[in-house]
Amino acid sequence: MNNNYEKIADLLFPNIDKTPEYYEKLYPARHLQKGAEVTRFAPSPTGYVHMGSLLTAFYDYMFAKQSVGVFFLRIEDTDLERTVEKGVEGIISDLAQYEINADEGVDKDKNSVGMYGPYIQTQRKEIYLTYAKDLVRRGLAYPCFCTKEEIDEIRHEQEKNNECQIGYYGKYAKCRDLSYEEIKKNIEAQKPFVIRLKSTAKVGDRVKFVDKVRGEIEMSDSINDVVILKSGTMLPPYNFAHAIDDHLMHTTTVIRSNEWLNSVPEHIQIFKALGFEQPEYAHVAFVQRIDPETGTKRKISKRKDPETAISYMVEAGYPAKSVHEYLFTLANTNFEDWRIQNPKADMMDFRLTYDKISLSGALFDLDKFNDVSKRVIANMTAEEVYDKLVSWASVYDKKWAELLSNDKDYAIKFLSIDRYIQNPRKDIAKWSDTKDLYGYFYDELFDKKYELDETFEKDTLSKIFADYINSYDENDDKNVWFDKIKQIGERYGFVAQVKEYKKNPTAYKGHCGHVCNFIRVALTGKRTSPDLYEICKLFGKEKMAKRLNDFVETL
RNA sequence: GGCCCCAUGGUCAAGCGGUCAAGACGUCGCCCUCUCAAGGCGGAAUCAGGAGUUCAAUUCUCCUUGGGGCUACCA
Repeated sequence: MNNNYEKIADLLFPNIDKTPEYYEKLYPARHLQKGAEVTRFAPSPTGYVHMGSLLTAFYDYMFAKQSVGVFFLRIEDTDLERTVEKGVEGIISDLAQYEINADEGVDKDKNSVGMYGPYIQTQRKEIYLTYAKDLVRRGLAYPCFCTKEEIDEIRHEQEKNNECQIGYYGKYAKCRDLSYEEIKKNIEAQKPFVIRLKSTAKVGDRVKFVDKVRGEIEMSDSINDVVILKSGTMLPPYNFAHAIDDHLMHTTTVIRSNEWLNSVPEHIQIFKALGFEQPEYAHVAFVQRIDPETGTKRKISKRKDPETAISYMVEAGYPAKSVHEYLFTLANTNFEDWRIQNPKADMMDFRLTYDKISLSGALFDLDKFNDVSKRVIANMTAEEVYDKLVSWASVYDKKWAELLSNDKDYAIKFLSIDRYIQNPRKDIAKWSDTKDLYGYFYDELFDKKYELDETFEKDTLSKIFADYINSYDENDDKNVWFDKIKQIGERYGFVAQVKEYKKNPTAYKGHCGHVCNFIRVALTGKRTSPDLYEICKLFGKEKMAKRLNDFVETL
């Protein structure tokens, strides 16, 4: 019998001459301090990275960083059909944008970096085959020649018979005990085959395991003889690759989304058959969103939700810091409280823990994300804003980048308005907002589309503006400047005190606020703006006069 | 169908047997104010339902319901 397994193994894998021992030696244990976690982000290059996968990557990164462990990136590309062009590049650049940098893995030229590589699964084929051969040799796995149609038939029959489990097992597992001769005949006939692992479980068996975020979980064991090598490519599906790779790469903690929870029993069996120690699992809830069609919550999907793509956020210009800050709020339920206690602290000082990971999936909340981002940007220095804005614009809005770069001092000046005060202005959520918000500082972008209202009268305005320009002195401090405006206003029926006006609105044409707004609209085109005094100062008398005139002309 | 996970306001959530059920985002009102933003103050808004256990359930157990996921030679 034993001898037969040996022969089957050689028949199936004639070219595999290495043994598991070889690889065990090649990838020795890591030397890390006690408690250090080895984590990995293991995406398949099947599309863009979205908020949900970014959160998982963020967990991996943070837990490794905070325990002084290792975080590596592995590309799971064993499904050739779903692999997309530039998939790997996309993943790497998205991660890099948000500064989730792996210690080992794949660099932007798709080279493996690190001692435990290669980190691209299709390049690890020989390793998988070696272990699969060993499993066959030990009688724990076997070739299955059933066709897709036969498998479908089995399922139909099981459904018809109301079997409690669907799958390849028991009397349905026709290829489980094929003799050497039968196998040989099939191989010679060049029948395609898969390799299946013999399940050790019987119907009704239960398994228990501990999940780092969910605690103890019990469920029925997997009785299915799972495929560990696919036909044709002889590449492993996720389950087998996961076991081999995470063992050889010495992963301590597998952090992955909740949809994997059901396959843990299957994974445990694979690890056991291979004689591997089980890593710890942490199954996190996926980020959800409202399906625009059905109005219900569901898992974010690569296919359906392009707007949650990381590349989309990069394009919109959300800074890495904002994304991190928001990711923290999703990652640990106590982060927001911590942030309120420590408003200025570096977010990396927050200690992420498994027990504060929410069990239920959060909805991606754009309102909240924008608020978080506005706060993050409001707390940056003008120089920081300038640098990040320009580097964003130089990719996504070249014209804007050029204007900003032409006169850095000028840009820094207007970005400083309302910034270095007790409660800095919170108006920018993403870099793509800035052109609308601050474009009027440039004649090139000032389109003279004014937000008017019924109080604008040409005669009065031209007088007010003339007086304003005549009396304007750039050396005036804010109080003097404002007093002058009040005086001018009073000359034309605008009371200096807003309260006075509110008490008796019909007695006046308006109040000093209206006068300010005339100037504001003329200068910026907008009814809302940052501190007008600062804007005036920055523009200077000449530029103001020009804009004021231009505006009067349009009335 | 089977199995699994989840369940407090619109959203994120604190709570871990006795609370007037925190807080944040959003929303509404007021104050401040040259506009807006910010800030301050305040309001509306939540324990899915039903059985137990208990002197006492948001909290523990069970059932129902709802949402989500898995049930592939996808990951």
